[in-house]
Amino acid sequence: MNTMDVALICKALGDTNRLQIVRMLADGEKCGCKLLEKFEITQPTLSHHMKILCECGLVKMRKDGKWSHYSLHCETFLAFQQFIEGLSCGKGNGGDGK
Amino acid sequence: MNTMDVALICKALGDTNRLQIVRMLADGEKCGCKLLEKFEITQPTLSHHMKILCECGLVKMRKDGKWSHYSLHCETFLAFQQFIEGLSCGKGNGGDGK
DNA sequence: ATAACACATAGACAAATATCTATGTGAGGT
DNA sequence: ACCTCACATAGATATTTGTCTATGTGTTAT
Repeated sequence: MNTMDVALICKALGDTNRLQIVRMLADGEKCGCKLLEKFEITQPTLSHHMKILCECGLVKMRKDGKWSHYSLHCETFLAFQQFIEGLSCGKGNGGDGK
Repeated sequence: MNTMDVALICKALGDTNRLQIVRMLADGEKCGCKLLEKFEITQPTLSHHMKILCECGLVKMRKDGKWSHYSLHCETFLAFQQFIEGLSCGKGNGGDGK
């Protein structure tokens, strides 16, 4: 996962609504209409946010009749987590041969 | 660490230049002039990015004569990492007692 | 067929953002 | 005193972004 992918994901998570959506999806798959209930935004705005979350790879969609079910895309999400975890806090600059 | 704090940090990391700056700082403290060499941006632009990184708490600054030395602010950074790590990938919804 | 529901798309718009040039500030060196 | 260096601030500007209203699309129910 390269820097631009991570930046795209971070940008996606940089909106309070989208971050809360991700938190809700971390708790399990949800349909759009269920998500919409929790926010004070219109349906097109939610649709816009979901598109951004899907395009950066963080979220995937499953169509079921007239419903869209969203969930975290584990592969991308885990790679993102690993990237963040992999950043040390400047304390290790002495043992890595730099 | 609440949702808005995390969103602010993510927004800060949502810019390719800033993300690379953080990666460089994860490798150890650096002064502004050293950072500037690595990017194709002007000095005021770097100054602007550093301000954003400091304001969200991710980076701290140490003045030394005419130099500004930047490094990751471990406390905030670790809290952020824990927040991200704490998000499961929808697989644990059944075994974690929720 | 018609209506209702879930969602996407298009277009508009105000606010935020990344970048620049120009200039100010403060520390060191000559 | 003067200049240079490292950095900050101010102001301008083009682009991006979050949100809305209006409308289109596809599915389900009556």
